[in-house]
Amino acid sequence: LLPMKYWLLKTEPSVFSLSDLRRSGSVIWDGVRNYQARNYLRTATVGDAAFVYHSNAEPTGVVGLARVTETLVDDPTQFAPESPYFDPRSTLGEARWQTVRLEFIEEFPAAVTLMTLKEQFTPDELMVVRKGMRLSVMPVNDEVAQRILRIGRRQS
DNA sequence: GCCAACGTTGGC
DNA sequence: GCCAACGTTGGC
Repeated sequence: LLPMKYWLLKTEPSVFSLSDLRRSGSVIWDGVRNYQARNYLRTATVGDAAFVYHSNAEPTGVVGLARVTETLVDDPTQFAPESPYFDPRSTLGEARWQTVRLEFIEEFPAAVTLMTLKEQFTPDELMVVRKGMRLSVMPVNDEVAQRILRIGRRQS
């Protein structure tokens, strides 16, 4: 079954990496505290595929693929006072931050680096190569996604 | 570690 | 509702 949509999700590997996802198998993608990113996450569908992108990393880039297995999950960290992602404005009845559950699919033989992405795609084709782009959740169109997959799966 | 480019906050 | 000040992101 083909994924319905593709996403790109940023993470700092020193906080949470694709290896961490592979180890745990499945996680709630917590900590997103930007409304535009959240709004994108709210439109995710079970079966969507997500490129995992390592930011603040060496190298930075897309390192693999995950799958959305659950949607509209209330991010539990918003209720946790000890969490850096705690949001006192959220209540159990009215949660502000929803996210998805992800499961590991694959790690690429080598990262598709930001440099490669910039060589291959214009900012119009792929949002992450836009200068100053800080959004941590972005849609990726199907054709671009297929090209990233081909580059990533190529042995290097 | 620097700093440009953001997003958010809060005084007014 | 404006917008200056501030905090954060993330490439380099």
